[in-house]
Amino acid sequence: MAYTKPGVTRNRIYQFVRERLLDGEPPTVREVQAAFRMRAVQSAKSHLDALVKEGRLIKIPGKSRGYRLPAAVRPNRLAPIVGRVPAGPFNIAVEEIEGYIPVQFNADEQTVFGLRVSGDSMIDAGILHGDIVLVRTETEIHQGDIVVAMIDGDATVKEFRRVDDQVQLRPRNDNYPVLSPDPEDLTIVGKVVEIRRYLEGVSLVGEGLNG
Amino acid sequence: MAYTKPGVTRNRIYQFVRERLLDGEPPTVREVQAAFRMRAVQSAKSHLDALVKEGRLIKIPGKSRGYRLPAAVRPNRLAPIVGRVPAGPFNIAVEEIEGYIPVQFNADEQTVFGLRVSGDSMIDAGILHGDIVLVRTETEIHQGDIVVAMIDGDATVKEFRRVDDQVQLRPRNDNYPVLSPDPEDLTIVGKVVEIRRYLEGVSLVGEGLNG
DNA sequence: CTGTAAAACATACTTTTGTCTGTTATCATA
DNA sequence: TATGATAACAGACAAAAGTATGTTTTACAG
Repeated sequence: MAYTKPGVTRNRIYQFVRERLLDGEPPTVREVQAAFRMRAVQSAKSHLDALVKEGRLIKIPGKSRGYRLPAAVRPNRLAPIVGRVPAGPFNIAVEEIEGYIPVQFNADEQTVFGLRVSGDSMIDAGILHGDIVLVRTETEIHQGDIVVAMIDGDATVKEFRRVDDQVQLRPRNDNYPVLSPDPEDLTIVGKVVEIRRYLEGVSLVGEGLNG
Repeated sequence: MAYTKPGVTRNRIYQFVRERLLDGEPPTVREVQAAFRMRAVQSAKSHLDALVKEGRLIKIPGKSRGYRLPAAVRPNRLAPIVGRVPAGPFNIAVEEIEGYIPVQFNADEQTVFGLRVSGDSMIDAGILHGDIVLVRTETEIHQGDIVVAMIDGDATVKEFRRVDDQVQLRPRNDNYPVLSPDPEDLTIVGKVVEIRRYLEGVSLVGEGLNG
C-alpha cells in the first residue's frame, strides 16, 4: 500500500472496522490488511493496536475478530415490544413480546422497552394510535414528561404534572379529561424517551422465534 | 452435557447464537460448546450444522465466527441522517451527515436515509418539527403516501396525490396550501417509511467520527 | 538537510478455530 | 423391547487468525 500522511490510513481503518462492527461482522486483522491492500499483516495490526491505544477501539486479547467499539459508541441493542405494559418492573412474560426493535442505549444497560399505543388521547403531542413508544423505567420523572402510567392495572400514556402534591395525568386531546388518580392506584412505569411510527409493512424483528 | 429431548438443546443454541449475533458478537463453535458445557466440539458443531440445514442460520464456510442470521431476520443497519435532502440519489456528502441511527432493513440493501423535518405542515399526520423521517428511495409511490419531494431544490415532506395527471403535494395542516408544482421543478426523492421522535438528549450515533 | 516518528513491509511462530472420522448414549415410536 | 434417529463424546488434523521481531521507506518538524 502507498505511504499516506500520518493519521490518514488510521482513520480510514477506523471507519472500516466501525462499519463492520455495526454490521455485526467483526473483521480479522488479515481482513483489514486485505481491505487496504497491505502486504504485511503487521501493517494492519499496528494500526489496530494504535486505535486501541487511542481508545477508539477495544480489544479482546487472543480472541479472533476481537476488536470492538467502546461501550459509549455501541448502539443497537434490541428492546422488546409489548402489547400490554408489564406488571412488574422487569418480569416481562415472553409470551407478551410482540417482537424487538433496535434501540440506542446511551448509557450502559438501561431498562427500555417498547409499548404499542392504543387510542388517540395524545394526538396533540403527535402520538397516534398504533405508534410505538420507547419507555425507560427507573428514571427521574419531571414536570411535563410524557410517561407510561398504570392506573388500576390499566396502562396509559399521558403527560405528567404535579400540582399541589397531587399527580395529574394530562391527555393531549381536548376530548379527554385530565386524570387525578388516587396515589394508591397509580404506578408510574417509566418515561417515554422515543416515539416511532412505521408506515408500512412489517416492523418487528424476531416474530418467528421457535423457542 | 446431559442428554435432552430432541430439539430442545437445538433451540437453546439457536437462541444463544441469535443473541450473540444481534449483539454483534458472533460466537465460535467452541464458545457455543463452552456455553452449553459440552465436552466435545462436535456436539456444538452438529447442532449448528443442523440449524444451517433448517435455514435458521447461515454459514460462511471456513471463516471463523462464520454463523449469521438469514437476511430476513437481520435488523440493525445504520442509516445516515441528513439535515438537508441530498441532491443526487446517492451522493450524500459526508459533511452533511448529522449522524446515524439503527434501522431495520427488511429486504436486502435498500436505500434508506433519515431526514430531519422542519416546519409543521404535516402536523395533522403526527409529524412534528424536529422529527426524523426515514426515507426509502427507489420505491414505488402510491396515492396517499407521505413522500419527500424536491421543489426547485427545496426539500419538503408532503402527502402525495395524483389528480388528473397532475401531481399534488398536500400538507396535513389547514394553514398551508396544497402544492401543484410544475413537473419540471419536481423530484420525488422517496417515500417516508418511518417516523421517529427523540424526546430527550442525544439520539445520534457517530458524531465524533474523526475523519 | 537531518533526525525522529509514522507507515509499510517481510517473515516466523503460536494459538484459536473449523472440520473430520468414528464411537457411545439416550430418545421416540412402533 | 427392538430400532432408527437424535444427542453427546473423543481425539486428531488443517486452516485461519493472533502475535512477535526486525527492516525499509516515507512524512514532518526543526
